[in-house]
Parts: sequence; C-alpha cells; structure tokens
Amino acid sequence: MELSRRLLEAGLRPSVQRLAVLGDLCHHYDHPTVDTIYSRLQPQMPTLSKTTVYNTLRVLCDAGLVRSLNIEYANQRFDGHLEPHDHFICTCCGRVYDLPHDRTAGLPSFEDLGLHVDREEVSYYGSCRECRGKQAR
Amino acid sequence: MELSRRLLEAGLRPSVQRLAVLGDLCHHYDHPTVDTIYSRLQPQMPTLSKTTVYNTLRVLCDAGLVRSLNIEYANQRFDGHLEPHDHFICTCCGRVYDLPHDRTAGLPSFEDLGLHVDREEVSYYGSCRECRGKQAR
DNA sequence: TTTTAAGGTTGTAATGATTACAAGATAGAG
DNA sequence: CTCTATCTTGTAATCATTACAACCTTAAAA
Repeated sequence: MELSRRLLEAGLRPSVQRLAVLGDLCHHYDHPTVDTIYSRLQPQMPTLSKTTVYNTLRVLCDAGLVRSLNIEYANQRFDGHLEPHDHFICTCCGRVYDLPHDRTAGLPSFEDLGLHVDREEVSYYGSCRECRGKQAR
Repeated sequence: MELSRRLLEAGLRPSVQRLAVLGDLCHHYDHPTVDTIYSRLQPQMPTLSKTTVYNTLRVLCDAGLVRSLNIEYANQRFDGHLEPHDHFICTCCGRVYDLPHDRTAGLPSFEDLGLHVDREEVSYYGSCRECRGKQAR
C-alpha cells in the first residue's frame, strides 16, 4: 500500500499503529488534535494507547510525513497533507481551514542575518461564515 | 505616562501589575514566556503572583496591546511590539528573532470562502548562525 | 525453526503549563 | 467615608504532554 511505502522510505517500520495514525491524518482534513485521532482510532483498535499516538505523531513529524500546527489557544494539531498551504483558524469555533499558499516565490532568504530558513508557517486568524452568522443572530 | 494611556484607551485600569507586564514586553525584544516575565518582575514586586501575570497577559492580548506567539515545541510566548513583523524561530536553541514583514500587500482576502481575516501570523523555522556554528564544531 | 536484539507499544506515574475559584485588596463613584 | 466593581493573590484543580519501565513484535542470524 501507498502509506507503508511512505513509512519505509522514511526509514520507519510500517506498524499497524503508524499506518493507522498516518492514514487518519491523510484521510481527514480537520487538522485533528491528539485526542481526536485517538478517539477515532481507538474503536477499531481497542488496545491502542494514547501514548502511542503521541509517540507516533512525534516520529511522523520528525520524519517529515506530517506537520504539526501551532495555533493560538489550542493544543497541538496535526496535518497529514504536505503540499504547501496556509491555514485559517476561526477564533470563534476553533476550526482550521486550508488555504492556498499565495506566496509567489519560495522561501525568503535571511542568510544575511545568519538565519537559515527550513520552513515557513503562515496562519490567518479571523471568523468563519458560520460563526459570523451565529453572532448576528 | 505613555503606557497607562494605552491601557486606559483600551478600557483597562492601569494597575501597577498591568503597567509592569506591558512595560516588560515593550522594553524587551526576547518574546518572553510567562515564566520569564514573572521572573523579571518578581524581584521588584515581591507580592506579584504568577496567576496575575497569566491573567494580565490574557487581558492585554484580548485588548490587542500584546500578541501571543504560537511556536512549535515551545510554550506560549508574548510580543509587546505590534508593528507588523514576522518571526524566525531557531529550532535548535528556541530563540525567536524578529524579521521585517515582507508581504507587499496588506492582508489577503478570503471573503469568497466566507472567511474574514483579522490578522496574520508568519513564522519561519530554521537554525541561527550560533547554532550552526556549534553543530559544525 | 529457535534465538536474539532492536525497535515498537503499552500503561502508569510524573511533570509542567494553564485555569478555576474563592478570598482579600484596591480604586473610583457617589 | 462607604460601596461596589474591578484587580490581585494563592491554592487547588485540570489538562496536555513526557518519562519510564515492562512487554510485545519483527526480522534477521544462528
């Protein structure tokens, strides 16, 4: 399967748990928290440990198969979709939306400042249509 | 004083503690954590409570006098400098550097998606010169 | 095949940041 | 001066995350 190849190529043994966590992240676009991932997998894998989800996510992040999002007033969230894109966080409901990455060029260079950039994270904060609707009510 | 006016304009009573926290953030460029702020202020204000620092930071953030930074693998950090700028986080030492905000235009619009953007946060992750020096050693 | 060792997983216990809450202090309006 | 709303304080909870030690699994060697 596609997912196990990705794990193998990253030098990771494709265990059932890793496939499950990676699969969950690839099949959803909701930028789940650790808890959400655990709750979704646990019914199918009754022996799954939350610690394993934590461990696995760290391993996947370190391997670059997944990214971790750092969102104001929220605990860590994860994204299994690696194509460059930005995020919109609704400060009302906390939902995270994907946005096209609208930078024209690639990563900017700050080498003149001695800073070597590996990656960039762009987040927009605001309100989604649903929440504005509710407020208006 | 300048700082108390800013508090008053935001509708906040300019208490000693609020002035101290806001002042600390305005006079430093190190994007401190709650703990750092507390440790810096506590010697001058022996009765200061860490809870007050937490409360005050939340109030200042809500009032828009301060911003909170969401940094991977770090606890919450704060910035008292509101001119638009981006951040570079060294993934090795955790230091946070200010960078000019290099967007040409203002905030992009995602109204067509129903998303109303209030603000943007751009972070770059990589390594600073010092840390690369140490690694090379 | 068995053995073995590295790599994975599990669960509990610890840690550390953050929040809730209730009591005490303060400051401005009347 | 008194009252009330607002702030501050400290302790006790909460919640996410990590440490750790025991157990399981896998793959490759013997």
